Amino acid sequence: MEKNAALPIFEALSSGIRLDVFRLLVRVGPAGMVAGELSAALDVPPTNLSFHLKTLTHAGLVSAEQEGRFQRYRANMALMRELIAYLTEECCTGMPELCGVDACA
Amino acid sequence: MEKNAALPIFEALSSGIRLDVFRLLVRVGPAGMVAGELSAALDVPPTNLSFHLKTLTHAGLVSAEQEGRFQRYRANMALMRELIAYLTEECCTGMPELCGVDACA
DNA sequence: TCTACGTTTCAAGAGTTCTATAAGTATCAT
DNA sequence: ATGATACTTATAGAACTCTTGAAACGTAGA
Repeated sequence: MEKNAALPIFEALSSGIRLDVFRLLVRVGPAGMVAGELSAALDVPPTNLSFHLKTLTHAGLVSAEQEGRFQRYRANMALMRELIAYLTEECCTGMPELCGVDACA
Repeated sequence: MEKNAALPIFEALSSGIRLDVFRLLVRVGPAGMVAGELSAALDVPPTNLSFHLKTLTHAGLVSAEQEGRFQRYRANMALMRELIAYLTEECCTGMPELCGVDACA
């Protein structure tokens, strides 16, 4: 991953609402959630949530799929994987043991 | 790591300058760099850099040590490790294999 | 003590992001 | 078609972040 790709991801995760959205979407897994469900679950007005979902989608952290008149959102695990790899490689000088990463333990 | 701890870290990394500072500090390792060196290396005015260093320090990503009239900054690897663990646990539902983390490969 | 140096703090301005209300688009049921 | 539902976009104001220049602070050396 390039710095130019990592930056918008950090920007996207640097809001409490967006971090909540993403964590929730990760937790529900591949089923994802529809915008209205997210709005109710997190108690964020739909119009505001839409704004933040756009940021998350733009960063690629979340994908949107139309489902009738609903809009289903899902967390993008692949990108999260890439981000973790970026932090491990780029930010740990390519030496995972330097950061004590024990993701495989 | 708690969400309340992760959020300021994402905020801190969501600026190009701060991400550059952090990556550079990681690269130079335990030696760290003094403010003036960082300013010259990244071509950021001292006063602006100081502003960003404060954000990074506040988030805990960087530590500052006085050295005569210099201020030496170092990357906080331990926190980066915690962040990676947070992303792996919290954001990958505690199932690293779900994210395909291969930091140990 | 005086001056120079490295860095931070302060204050002001421009630019961005956030939130809310209102209006718009698309889908479904009748 | 009509009306209701689900969601997004537009717009505007408040709040925040960023950048800069000037001033202040602390340390070091003459």
